[in-house]
Amino acid sequence: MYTILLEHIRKYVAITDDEAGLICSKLKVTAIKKKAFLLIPGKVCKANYFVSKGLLRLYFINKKEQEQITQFGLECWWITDYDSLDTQKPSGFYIQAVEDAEVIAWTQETQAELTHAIPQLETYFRKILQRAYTAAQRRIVYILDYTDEERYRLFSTSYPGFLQRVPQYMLASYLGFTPQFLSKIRAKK
Amino acid sequence: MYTILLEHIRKYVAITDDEAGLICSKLKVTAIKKKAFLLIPGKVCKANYFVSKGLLRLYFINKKEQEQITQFGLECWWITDYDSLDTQKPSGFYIQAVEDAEVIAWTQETQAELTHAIPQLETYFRKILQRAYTAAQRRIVYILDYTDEERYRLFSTSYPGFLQRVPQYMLASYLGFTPQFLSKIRAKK
DNA sequence: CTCATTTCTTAATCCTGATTAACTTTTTGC
DNA sequence: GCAAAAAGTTAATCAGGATTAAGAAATGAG
Repeated sequence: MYTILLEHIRKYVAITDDEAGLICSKLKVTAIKKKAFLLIPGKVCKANYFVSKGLLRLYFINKKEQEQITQFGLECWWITDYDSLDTQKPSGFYIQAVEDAEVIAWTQETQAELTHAIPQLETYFRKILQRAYTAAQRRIVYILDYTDEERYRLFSTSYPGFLQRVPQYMLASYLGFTPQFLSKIRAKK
Repeated sequence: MYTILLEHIRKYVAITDDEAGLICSKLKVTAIKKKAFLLIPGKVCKANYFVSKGLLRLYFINKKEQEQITQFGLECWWITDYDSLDTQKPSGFYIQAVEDAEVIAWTQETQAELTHAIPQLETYFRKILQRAYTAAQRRIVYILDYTDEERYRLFSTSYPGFLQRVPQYMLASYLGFTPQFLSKIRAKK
């Protein structure tokens, strides 16, 4: 089902039904099973992935040999390693399904073909990126201004439903601390 | 002098000399003195600023009542509070000149007028934002994977020239620790 | 040139969250 | 349904940086 992507695009730019048809004709939906990978280190990232169903995570192995999650990809989020996608160099990241999921792969060829035919898509991606960049900046602000405990409490009140969908150790990793510490602050109250 | 902006645009997209002329006709260069502000909290951010000369900083006052720098803006970087610019809500940030500087203000009206006439500008900004987003992601990776001391050493070997241009307390703020700690690790070797 | 302000340094103490390790509970695969 | 693996808990010890406070050095304005 591409409807979810088309609806998302139409939240940002106006496209005709013909244009929508063209977009669909160039895309395919890929199902990925829980724990399957879309990208592993050493490989070049081949697409920007629109999550139409389920939940993915982007992570790398840090200096302490532990998984460090940098991003989750929920429904209607784009997830990719832009650095690898742009430079065509091998990635250092994993992209993995946390739940059974479906993604729409948007390759560089898709980008070239479709933005040529539908210039508004360039605007769509500019707006999406501006939103993503703003979110990344806000995340940096939170990291700099709040303690780990404060960030956990903020996160869990802001996204209570999300807590049910990920193991605690993944949330701890995303927030930048250890599962033990998360247990400790959960026990406190 | 707009040449520096035109050159920057031409690194990403092709524009004709006529288009370049149109761009220049809509813009003006603003000089700002060291310590002067382009934005203060409570005001709506009015433009995206291209730094054509000098050095700016983006910062906010954190919960401990201290200046927290989130970004520096060197020559050829764009600097703004995208959140405020996009939503037209009051900003929580300061944008201030660290050295005497010159900026080219790119307002929402400029954006509307010029991207209508020159669609490649949409591509230019998409690419700029993709680069900025990638840099923000990389910064998050560094924060999560390195200690404060490691990040200082990495930064000072990566950008030795930049160290001469900012007071140490500003670098400490940007890197997320105290000036005292910076003194301490500098003394170590 | 001089005084005032800004920036930088040093050191003692304190706090947040990491590490280690053992154990419990839950989930998964066959 | 059961064994094995994965996920979560608890507690003791440890480390990286913050805080506080005082003084030294550099910069700037008149």
